[in-house]
Amino acid sequence: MAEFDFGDRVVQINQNSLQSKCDTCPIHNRTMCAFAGEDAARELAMISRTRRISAGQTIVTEQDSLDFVGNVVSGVVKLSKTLEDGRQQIVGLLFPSDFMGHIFSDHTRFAYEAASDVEICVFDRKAFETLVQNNPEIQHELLLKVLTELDATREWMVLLGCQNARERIASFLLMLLRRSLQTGCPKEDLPPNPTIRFPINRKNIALFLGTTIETISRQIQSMSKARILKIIDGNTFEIINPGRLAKMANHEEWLEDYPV
Amino acid sequence: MAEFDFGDRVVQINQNSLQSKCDTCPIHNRTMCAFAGEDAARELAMISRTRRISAGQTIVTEQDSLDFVGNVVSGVVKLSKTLEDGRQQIVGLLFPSDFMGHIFSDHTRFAYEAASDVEICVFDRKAFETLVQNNPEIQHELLLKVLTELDATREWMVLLGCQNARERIASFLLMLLRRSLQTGCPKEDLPPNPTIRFPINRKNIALFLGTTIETISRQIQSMSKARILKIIDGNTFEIINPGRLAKMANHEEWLEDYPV
DNA sequence: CGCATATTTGAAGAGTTTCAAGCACAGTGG
DNA sequence: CCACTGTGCTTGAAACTCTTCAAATATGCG
Repeated sequence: MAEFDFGDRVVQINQNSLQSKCDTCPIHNRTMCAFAGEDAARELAMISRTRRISAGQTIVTEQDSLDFVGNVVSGVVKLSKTLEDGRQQIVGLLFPSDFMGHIFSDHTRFAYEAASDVEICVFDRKAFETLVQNNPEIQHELLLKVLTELDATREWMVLLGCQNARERIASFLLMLLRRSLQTGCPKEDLPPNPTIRFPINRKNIALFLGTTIETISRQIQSMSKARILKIIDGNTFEIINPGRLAKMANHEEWLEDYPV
Repeated sequence: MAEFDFGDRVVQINQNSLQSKCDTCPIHNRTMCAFAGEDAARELAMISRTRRISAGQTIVTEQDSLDFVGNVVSGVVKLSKTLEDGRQQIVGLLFPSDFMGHIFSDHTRFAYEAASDVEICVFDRKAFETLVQNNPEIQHELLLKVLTELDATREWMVLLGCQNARERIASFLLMLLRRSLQTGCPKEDLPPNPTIRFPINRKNIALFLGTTIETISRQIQSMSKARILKIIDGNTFEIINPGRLAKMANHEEWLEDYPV
């Protein structure tokens, strides 16, 4: 019998039903675990373990070697780079089901930090790399995932390169909206006035958007006055007019779901 | 006998020595062609052909389907996105030996355009995808390449997100320096006062750096006054002090080669 | 309740963009 | 050979957005 601490659940299982640990995993059907064949999935379950990190803790620093990879189960992990003089830029936010890690390389050039309380499911990197190289279909899924991420990063680059503060914040709100609806929500189920919660604090939002907490504050207040959103509390917002928000973001990709 | 128009060389070869077309390719040892096994390399040679595009011409527009992939042989290809109101951001510049294309997906979200006169070696996308899926080692190389590109894109994101105009231009100059030395130049061969040429016009540099041609002009003049570089002509610069330039860029990755 | 932390609000300042004009160079035609 | 025109780059001045610094307010927790 083995005991697994899986967040708020402690699961006791015996060796030949190792996969049951993953059956209770809230995101297992949205990660590579779902794409792996039965043998590979079993192997993944075998080498995986859960780690919990509290908000603000560094998981890996820049230049560190990253000896594990994994999936975010809950919370948000930030990927960032800090310049010598202290300026920092977040180059990626990893949400539940996102893959984290720097595979096939001994050092990462970015720091991984818990942007909120976080639960991650980790595998030993070397073991995972071997698994990948022995399973072309997993490698293929990984390639697709990285290609998607590359495109998303480029989209964000457009935001940083030529969009203003208002557009950046509108885009961030829409991104959160998307991610919160993402769990296979059919179009007709879209709530007319969805509610969004910031999963991370202002400072991190600012570092992600390449702006300051003051600018974010002012823009949010201004959107509230313009009746685009309603401030429920400092971190919760009701989007009164998702279509106008999308228009404001000026990014076609995010205009799709809601009419103006 | 078949005749291949390969830029300034026209190569005549017979079917069973198809690879010789690639032997004369100035970049073939820096692309995936070099990593492919003999059979795969022969197949690549078989399905490849050369295209020349003159500066300013669009190769593929956004939302277009991209039915080919390939390598840049000479010149610079720009990858960009344009917002409805005309603002544009370049999200990547592809130099000789860089891979171009949007594999395993029917539509690209970015436009490809020749930023200078360009020569590219293209393969049919579907054929290439089949080749990749049948050759795990090519798929692996491709994965590594995409991972490297993802990191490079994230580095550039730091630039756009939190660095000022001066740092951006210094970084761009250093990037050009790197690329021009990249052909396996050993450290002791570094010229003390290297010369750099802008391969693309000011407008495209501005679109890449998220700034304007005026700002670039002012910064270059100011660097010239500060004796960091010497303006040979509008597009050619002698870097008087590469170390100070690197310091100015404030990006550790680019500080390595030259002492301050 | 009081302290620490996080967010909002205000006013001044810096850096960049914008608009407008000037300059330099290449190609064309008289 | 020289004006003419077009294009691309530089320079100047004004305008604007965002940041910075400072203070006020709100929120959370022992």
